[in-house]
Amino acid sequence: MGRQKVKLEYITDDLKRKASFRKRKENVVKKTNELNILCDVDATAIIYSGHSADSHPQVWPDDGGVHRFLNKYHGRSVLEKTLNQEGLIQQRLHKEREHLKKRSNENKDEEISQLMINYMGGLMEASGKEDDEVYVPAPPMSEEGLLLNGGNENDQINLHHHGMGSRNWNSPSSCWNNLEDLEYYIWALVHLKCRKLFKMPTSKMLLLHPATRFILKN
Amino acid sequence: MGRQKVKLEYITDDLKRKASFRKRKENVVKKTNELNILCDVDATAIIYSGHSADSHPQVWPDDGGVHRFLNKYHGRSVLEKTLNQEGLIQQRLHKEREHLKKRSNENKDEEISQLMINYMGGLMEASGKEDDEVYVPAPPMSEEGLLLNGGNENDQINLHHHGMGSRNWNSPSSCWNNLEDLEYYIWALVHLKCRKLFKMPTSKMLLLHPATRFILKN
DNA sequence: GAACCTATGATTAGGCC
DNA sequence: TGGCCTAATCATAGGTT
Repeated sequence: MGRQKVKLEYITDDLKRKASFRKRKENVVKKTNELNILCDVDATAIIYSGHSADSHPQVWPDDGGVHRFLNKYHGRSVLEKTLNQEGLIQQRLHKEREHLKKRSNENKDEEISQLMINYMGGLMEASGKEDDEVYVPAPPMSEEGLLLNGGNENDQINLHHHGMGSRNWNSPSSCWNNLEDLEYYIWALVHLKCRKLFKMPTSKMLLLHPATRFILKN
Repeated sequence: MGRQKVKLEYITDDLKRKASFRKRKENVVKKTNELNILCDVDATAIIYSGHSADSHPQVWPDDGGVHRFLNKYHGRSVLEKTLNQEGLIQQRLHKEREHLKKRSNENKDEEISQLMINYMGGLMEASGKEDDEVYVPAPPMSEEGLLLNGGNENDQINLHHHGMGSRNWNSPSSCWNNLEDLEYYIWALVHLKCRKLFKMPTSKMLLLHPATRFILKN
């Protein structure tokens, strides 16, 4: 699609790949948006990029982990096989499981379902929105929010929000303006939590939703 | 993009819209897949369609609900405004909140976080996979899974899975083969749960992930 | 990197079956 | 509905700035 036809395979040239990514990403979003409008469906594109393999790959269980992780996206379950062979994950998982169960039993852990309740409460307490633009504020740094990505200083959430105006980011109320963005946020938390339990590196994350302009970047 | 240029607005003609949808959906998926391969990122297209407005619109708080719901996707927060005006949602939300809190207190409600633990356990107990194909089994019909969409007989989950071979669908173990699909499934549950709390109609749902071939259809 | 340019390949609207 | 066709529009690889 251009001066030359390109084969459908990984672009090894760093500059070319990044350039291509920028152009194509923009268009996937555009097309997704067109689907939304033309056909009145809810279509969303979620694109992860920048798995931090360039600078300092955060890997587990070893420095080859990032590579195996990437392989997984191409349809091979190298990672799982390796992990099963090593038998390491069972140990880790058991440990995590016990930890979580303990917290559950101590009744300190309603976690996601409680988050949902809180945020949906916030959603409905929101007021005074413009008519034709729905911005989604960053989630407040609740105790749970910090907890989910707190253990590792390389795992901090950075929230980028556009055109937010002056809102109170630390209040759980007046936060969510529609159902979908709440869902996406919860999904993001689940994502981070899963990664943490698996000791996976957390990649840069773009949540692209044409209706909301909500970018959660990690 | 064709014989005529079309304006970026809802296609009212039913046949034209559906034809356009078919073609464009296919291409969004294709483009998403190209991004995955060419640029080595994890890109996913999630497309909802068929909000059952044609046959019997399940709406809340009234028959105009579907329309307001759709408006929301076009950038207007008509739904929220209406709901705030009517003050109905606060009542419903309060009720739901109390209900959920009660269940939490009764310690019957670890819900999603417990689901995560169970399923991640299942993930790691999976064994004997082929090398270059990762299929994602349907989730077992756990109590929680049924609970999340049980209240309404029009809200049943139908799971379509391809090339699964003979696996035990009713066992929570040997179920999830990779982190992402687990996330998507949980996200789907969250989605359904949110919708139920909001009394939203549940639309047909396609989870499109080129690396996994996992289709959760509702 | 980003913003622009252009030749060329890819998509798609409107047909038809 | 779903496939095939073709003219018209759009996307983008490879440049340049």
